[in-house]
Amino acid sequence: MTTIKDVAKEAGVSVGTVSRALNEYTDISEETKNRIIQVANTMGYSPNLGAKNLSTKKKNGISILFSDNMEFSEMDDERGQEYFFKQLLGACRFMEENDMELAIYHTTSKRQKLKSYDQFCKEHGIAGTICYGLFTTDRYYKELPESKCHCVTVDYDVAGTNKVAIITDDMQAMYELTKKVLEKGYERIVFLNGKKNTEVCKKRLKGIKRALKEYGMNLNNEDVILTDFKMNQAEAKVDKFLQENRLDQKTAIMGITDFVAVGAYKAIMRAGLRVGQDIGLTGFDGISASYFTFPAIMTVQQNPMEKGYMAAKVLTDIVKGKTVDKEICVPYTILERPSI
Amino acid sequence: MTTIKDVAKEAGVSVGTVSRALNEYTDISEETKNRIIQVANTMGYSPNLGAKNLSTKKKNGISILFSDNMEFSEMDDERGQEYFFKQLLGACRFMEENDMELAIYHTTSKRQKLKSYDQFCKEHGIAGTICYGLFTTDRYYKELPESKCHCVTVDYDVAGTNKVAIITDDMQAMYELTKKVLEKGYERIVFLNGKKNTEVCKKRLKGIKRALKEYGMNLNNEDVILTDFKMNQAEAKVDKFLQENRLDQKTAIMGITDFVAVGAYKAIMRAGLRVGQDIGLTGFDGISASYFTFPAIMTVQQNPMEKGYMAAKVLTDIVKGKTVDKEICVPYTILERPSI
DNA sequence: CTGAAAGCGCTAACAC
DNA sequence: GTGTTAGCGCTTTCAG
Repeated sequence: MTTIKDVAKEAGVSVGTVSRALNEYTDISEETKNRIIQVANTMGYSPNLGAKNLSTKKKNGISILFSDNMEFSEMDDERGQEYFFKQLLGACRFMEENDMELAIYHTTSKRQKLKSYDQFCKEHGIAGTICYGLFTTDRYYKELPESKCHCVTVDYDVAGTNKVAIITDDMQAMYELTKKVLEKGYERIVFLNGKKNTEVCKKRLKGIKRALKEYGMNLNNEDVILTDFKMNQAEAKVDKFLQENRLDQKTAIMGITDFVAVGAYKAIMRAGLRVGQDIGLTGFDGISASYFTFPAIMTVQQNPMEKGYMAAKVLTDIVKGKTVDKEICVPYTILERPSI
Repeated sequence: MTTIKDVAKEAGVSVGTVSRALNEYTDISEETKNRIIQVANTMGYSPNLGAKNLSTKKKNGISILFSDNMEFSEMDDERGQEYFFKQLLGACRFMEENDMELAIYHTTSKRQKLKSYDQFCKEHGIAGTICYGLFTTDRYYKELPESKCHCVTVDYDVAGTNKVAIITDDMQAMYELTKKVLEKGYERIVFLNGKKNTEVCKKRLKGIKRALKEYGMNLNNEDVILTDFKMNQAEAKVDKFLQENRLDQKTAIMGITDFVAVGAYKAIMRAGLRVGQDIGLTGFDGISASYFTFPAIMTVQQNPMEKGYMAAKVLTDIVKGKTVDKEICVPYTILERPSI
């Protein structure tokens, strides 16, 4: 309840002076400044952020806006909530290290209908957002390119000025992963794809094909199986695959995501086969699911924590007026594990 | 950028009238009210929350404050980030359904040293928080009982007025789970405990013992194994257990958490045994890890989503001045799965 | 029922 | 260097 007025009275100065002392102004004597800071601290003063924003009219705050329609069951999600949460933590860490505040808000497609992206930002005094989980059909997704409010997205592109995307080089990552698989002598690759025309699927498929080509190999059409990113679909399709195919050649199943790979894991186990011995298996994402199986599944660690960190960093840069690249690739790591 | 003044001008009324029209006042004619709302909508007006707070002096906002020191590696965590995130989503859902805003903030032990809990709430105009992940050594944890700012915690108790805890009846849940295990004819129970003196461990242990007693059985001292809640420790201890023990009796390993159970799963697999056939296995929490193994692990679904939902509901009730129970149990579900 | 005006806590000119 | 004051956008008396 202590206001700037109270501090002023206690310190025997005017409110203006207190404001100057507390906001890194230079036109104030070191002495009074220190004294005021001292007084403010002992009184437990902290500024009312709302009033501050009102007065400055400058929006400084950055925040995370995440969309989630909560209609999904867990396994319908592409990689689960852990991946997202790590991004959150990464962003939090950056803000923490730089002594800034970060507010996180949730939105849904439904709620977006009530209020525009710009309205939302204005209401909350937000200078920029990290957007996560927006659907391409979402109002905010469509408004983003035109908005004056800065925005950094993770894992997908958005057009418009001051809009930056943090991504992984999917093609390259999948290429490297596939090469490591082929080095182990695998003769046949089965790719559990997501959806046919999704951007990320195309890129990862391209990576696989490139690696195979280098080894003078090909990906059979019937060895590209769609799963819609769903664990249970992957499981069912691999069940079927294992019933219909004899593993004459040394075979590896490569999942478009870790979840899909776990689905395959279950099917392989049910068939009484040994992962890593009778058949190889890889995933993509590096979420913990890939570690919970026995043996653990070889995968690409996407580093969502680092993605969140970078997103926060880039966003603060933009807000400060720096120019940054339109697309920023975060490094990945290939986790070599006994499933191959 | 539209302000209340703009709307007033456009509608040909005073700002006061606009304010009344937009805030469910009764002393205003239906007609002008509707007209103003109409104008506000077409102008895309939305109020500046900061100014609103300043003016009313009433704190209405509720928010989630989550602490995480980010020093942990994933597997050191008790149940992973998914559990927490689901709580978040539950709270978001409640707020959404009731058309209220929810801001989420992150804190750390370090950051808490800079600013008291009350200061934080005041700064952000927060009437109440849902606190999650606070360490018992944290400043905020210690300040909570004395604070005037309402607070609901999840999964642990806090003293003080207007402090409510949302919990699971651990004893009862573990009792029921154990009974279901014993019904299947298991003759020996091995309990992978967490830490000796943790409250939750005591409760769950009690539940097991009660069930065993009903069946005229006992828990051998050497069959209570500490894991510190860590998957890798559980794995190592079960490795050792399986080397040293012959499974003459039909044995089930019960984990204090799903993570611990997954550790056991890996050890069992490594030993070449079949989960659910050669040895039984259960977990606790109901996180997806319990579903990723083959076969899936029987467990207690704690319903973190519902916990978050309840937390938000209870908190808004408290803020509105309603009296609520000091402790609220959220129902759990036993997931019967082939690991038993 | 509606308008006018004070004031919430703070910053940023503008004086001195 | 420091005090004074207008004003940020909004709500809420108080008149009328």
